Amino acid sequence: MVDPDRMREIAAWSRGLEADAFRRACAGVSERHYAKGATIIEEQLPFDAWVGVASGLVKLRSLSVDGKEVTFAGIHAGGWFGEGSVLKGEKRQYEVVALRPTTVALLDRETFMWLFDHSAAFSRFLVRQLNERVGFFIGLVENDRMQDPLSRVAGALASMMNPVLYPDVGQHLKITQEEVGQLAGLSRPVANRSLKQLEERGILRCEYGGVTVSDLEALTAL
DNA sequence: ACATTAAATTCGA
DNA sequence: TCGAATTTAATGT
Repeated sequence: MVDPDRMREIAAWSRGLEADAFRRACAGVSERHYAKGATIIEEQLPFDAWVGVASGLVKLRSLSVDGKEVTFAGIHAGGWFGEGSVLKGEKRQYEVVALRPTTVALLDRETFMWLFDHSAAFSRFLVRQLNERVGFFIGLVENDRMQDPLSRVAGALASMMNPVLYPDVGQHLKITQEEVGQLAGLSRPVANRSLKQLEERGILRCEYGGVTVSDLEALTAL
């Protein structure tokens, strides 16, 4: 249970809900806090909730075919994920780890399904998000072939700037170069070099504790 | 790995 | 509560 103002703050999708649906959504959400490095969800465990990042940053990682751990997504404040597992009622195919102190919001499966069945606004939002997800995974497969750090960094940043997945996202992203490295699977020095290259191309600006992206199109294209 | 700089925190008034 | 001093965090090389 979370109060309405807090709900609107942490879940952009709740703002357009019908009054009754919004009330139920608030009742079905709870928040939890995790320390840096904590595992929020273990792989293969059934975890019956849709997860939103209220503040902080998490990474999703799974085991690739050859047994290596691969981070395939970073989710920051405003992002909601795991709808696939909830819809299908299946086990998590990935592990979720906090990269910094993080507060997550959990929408229980029962409420999720009720909203899906009874709220047109919620369903529309979900379809939109799932469709965006498809695009994301297609991009992943293509990008994963490319091993160059520049593409990896660009991909990690672009996915976090996606305006559909992050309705409230602006041009600025609060993320350290260390965290960029962790998301892109690179050492911090390499992440630093890649970020500077992107800055030289005029795609973004590096700042203390974050980046400001001025050309999201170009970033996505990489 | 190290030097530099920015930010957050502490502390004395 | 203000600002200087100190400590911690992030960056650049």
